[in-house]
Amino acid sequence: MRSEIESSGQKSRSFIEEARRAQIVASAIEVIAEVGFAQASLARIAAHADISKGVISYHFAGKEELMVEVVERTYGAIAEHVLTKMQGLQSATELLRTHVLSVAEHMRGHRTQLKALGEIFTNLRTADGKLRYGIKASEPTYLALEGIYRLGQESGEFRDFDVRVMAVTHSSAVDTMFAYWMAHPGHDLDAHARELADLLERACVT
Amino acid sequence: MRSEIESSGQKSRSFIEEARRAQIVASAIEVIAEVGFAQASLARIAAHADISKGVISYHFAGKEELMVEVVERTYGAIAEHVLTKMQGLQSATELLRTHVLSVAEHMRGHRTQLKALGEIFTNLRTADGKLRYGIKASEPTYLALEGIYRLGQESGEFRDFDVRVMAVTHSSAVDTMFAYWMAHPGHDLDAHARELADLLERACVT
Amino acid sequence: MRSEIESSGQKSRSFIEEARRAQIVASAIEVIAEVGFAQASLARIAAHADISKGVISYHFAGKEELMVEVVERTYGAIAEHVLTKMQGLQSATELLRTHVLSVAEHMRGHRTQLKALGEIFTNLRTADGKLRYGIKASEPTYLALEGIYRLGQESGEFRDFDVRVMAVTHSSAVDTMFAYWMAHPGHDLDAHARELADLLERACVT
Amino acid sequence: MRSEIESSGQKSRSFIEEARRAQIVASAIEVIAEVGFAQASLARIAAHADISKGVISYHFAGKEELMVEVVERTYGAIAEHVLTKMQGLQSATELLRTHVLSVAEHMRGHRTQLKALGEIFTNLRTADGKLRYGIKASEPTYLALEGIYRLGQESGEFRDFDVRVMAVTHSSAVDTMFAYWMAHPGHDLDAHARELADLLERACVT
DNA sequence: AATGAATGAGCATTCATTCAT
DNA sequence: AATGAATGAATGCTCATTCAT
Repeated sequence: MRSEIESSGQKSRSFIEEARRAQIVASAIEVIAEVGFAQASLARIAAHADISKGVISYHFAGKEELMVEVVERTYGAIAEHVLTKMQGLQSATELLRTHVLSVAEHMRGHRTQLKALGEIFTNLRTADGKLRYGIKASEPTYLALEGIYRLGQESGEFRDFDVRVMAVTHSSAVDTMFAYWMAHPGHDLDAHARELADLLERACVT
Repeated sequence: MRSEIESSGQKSRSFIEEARRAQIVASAIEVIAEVGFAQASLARIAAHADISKGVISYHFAGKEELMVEVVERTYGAIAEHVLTKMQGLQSATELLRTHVLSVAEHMRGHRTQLKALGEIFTNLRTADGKLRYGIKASEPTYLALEGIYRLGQESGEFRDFDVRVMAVTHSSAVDTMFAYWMAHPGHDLDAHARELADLLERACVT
Repeated sequence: MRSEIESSGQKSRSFIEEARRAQIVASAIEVIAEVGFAQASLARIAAHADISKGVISYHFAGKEELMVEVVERTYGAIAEHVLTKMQGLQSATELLRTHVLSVAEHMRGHRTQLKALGEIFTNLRTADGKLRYGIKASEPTYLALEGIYRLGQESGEFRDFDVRVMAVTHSSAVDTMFAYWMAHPGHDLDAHARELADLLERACVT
Repeated sequence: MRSEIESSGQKSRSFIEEARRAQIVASAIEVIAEVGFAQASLARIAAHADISKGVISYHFAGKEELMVEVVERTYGAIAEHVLTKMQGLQSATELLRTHVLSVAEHMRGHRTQLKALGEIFTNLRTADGKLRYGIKASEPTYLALEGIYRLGQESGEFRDFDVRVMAVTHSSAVDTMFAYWMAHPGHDLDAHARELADLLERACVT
């Protein structure tokens, strides 16, 4: 999804620098996932990583930069996984099912990361007090899903419906599947994903 | 939904006391909705209500008690509205559509309250660091929705599916409808609700 | 010089509030005078006053507000003293001598305050990094002194010279008299003031 | 003024070492002049010189040593210029005028250096919290100026007055001429210097 | 000779809570 | 019933200095 080269003006980082950043990001993810965004202070993140507070300040310009990096790494990973799975598929039905199932598949191995991602999405604010990633940050996802649904309508697979509502619902259903699974660890995530895929498919077909 | 009598061990409150609590709750709702949970300090809530910070501490045992009261009042109101609308309906299809439409109806007149409610749901934590209202707080809603879907299955209106997944998806779709409308004020909430009701109905019928 | 009423939008303060502010200002003056502006942290000022750090934050919006209050109180006091002494005088020579002598007189009883005032003048910066009170803050003083020198030129007491250079030199000579006396406590301040008055007068008369 | 040999216990430095020190000193001067002493962190000075922070620590025992070197180089330059100009002059009047005029002349080409010098003079403190260069650091200047004024008194050019007050006033007037010019870049520095020389001369002559 | 990395003390500020009045 | 005052812990951040490489 996102290559180092595309990214704006990044200085090349030394191996050690990169390792430290990765370590700090990992610690941040764990702490945020465990105690929530609001309690995830730099002090706590540093203590969890067994490093001094100053190290974080040394490697990141500020808390915001660290959080943004968490988002980029985490979100990049899921997007990469899902897009790979969807590559080459033709029918809208297949695409929609694959999206749901592959996201679930990714979730199984990345609970902590996705928990942290959600925390940051709903809490990180810019200096002017507005959410850094509000629901508007989901726009790319909505557009992608709309593409799938519109494709199905054009091919005749799907009935006529509001693709925006469908996309928003689809997206939230997937997110909530994750949240529900997090809260109920014994829950069968794959079964849930299959049920959800059925549900969405049935809602669309003529 | 919630009567004074049910509530645990509440001493009866004087009229003045009740008025003050209501005033403070109202101020809290407005502040939380405007600046978000994390920035909604007691100082800010007090200033918004044009009272001294101490008043809040006097009337509420702590910030948590205030937040809980916000939730109870706000959540009680929506539940009351929706249950009234659903009363007397028989078919699962009618119940499911009415749920979606009446929630949307209520949303239109209670943006601020529901915004605050959402903020508290996703942010308020108990002393031990866990979310006070996690997704588990939705259990009563899930059970109620499951009841509707199971009813539809038993009556033959609906096909066979996992009612829990359906309920979770339904619930999250409604919540996200609200969030999307908050972020896009020009969005047609009622149309969205009708589309969503169609979508859910189609997903269920045989 | 500065009455409470002139000042912009000051809420009336309670007696206790005023007393605390005065105590904190006094502590700030002592600490700044002793350790210099840069080392005069709020923590140090609070400790010196034997109060908690939070008290300062409670009574002052920030460090800057405290520093500004120190300046206003200290500068107001000296201006009041000097203006009182000069009131009613007619001749430029008398005015100029009285200015020098009365400032010195005030200095003798207000060493610490004036030391602190100087520290703040040369160190306090606004958020954008510029000196809050640079040499440009001396403009009112320069204008007042220019008035005296111009008066002398118009009355024929004084020769023709650049009144701005004269005012700047006069002002700095008075300031440095203070600094020199601070560094050499045994120095005879009054004798210095008389010599300086002579010096300035001689420089002006025809 | 100051030769390498006089300086206490300096090991001879390699050419590279000397070049690096000079580069760092130059960077320090520019940063201090631009942002003020308090904001002139080693990090900032290093970044301005496009070198790593560690380089400064490598070449200087600490921040203080760097600052002292800035002072010595800067102060040495002005002293050298002024002394050269005064060399050979006989009359006290000539000496006094030449001092004022040649300092002004030097100022015109060394704004940044002198700004930095002033910042360090008024801010640099030793470990025990006292100003490293207080007004007492001006003692050599005072002594030199006293020499001129005493010469004038002995030769009969000048009236009888307190040479110390005269020297202190002279010195501060020159310093403030610089500060005023820095704050008002359009100000005519040479005219100011001539006026000041006139002023001082008139204050002295019988 | 040079550096990137790390440290830990110190900074101003915010905040929920306590308490005497 | 209400408040202004005070507290002290916590937060993100800066900085001079140290050190292994």
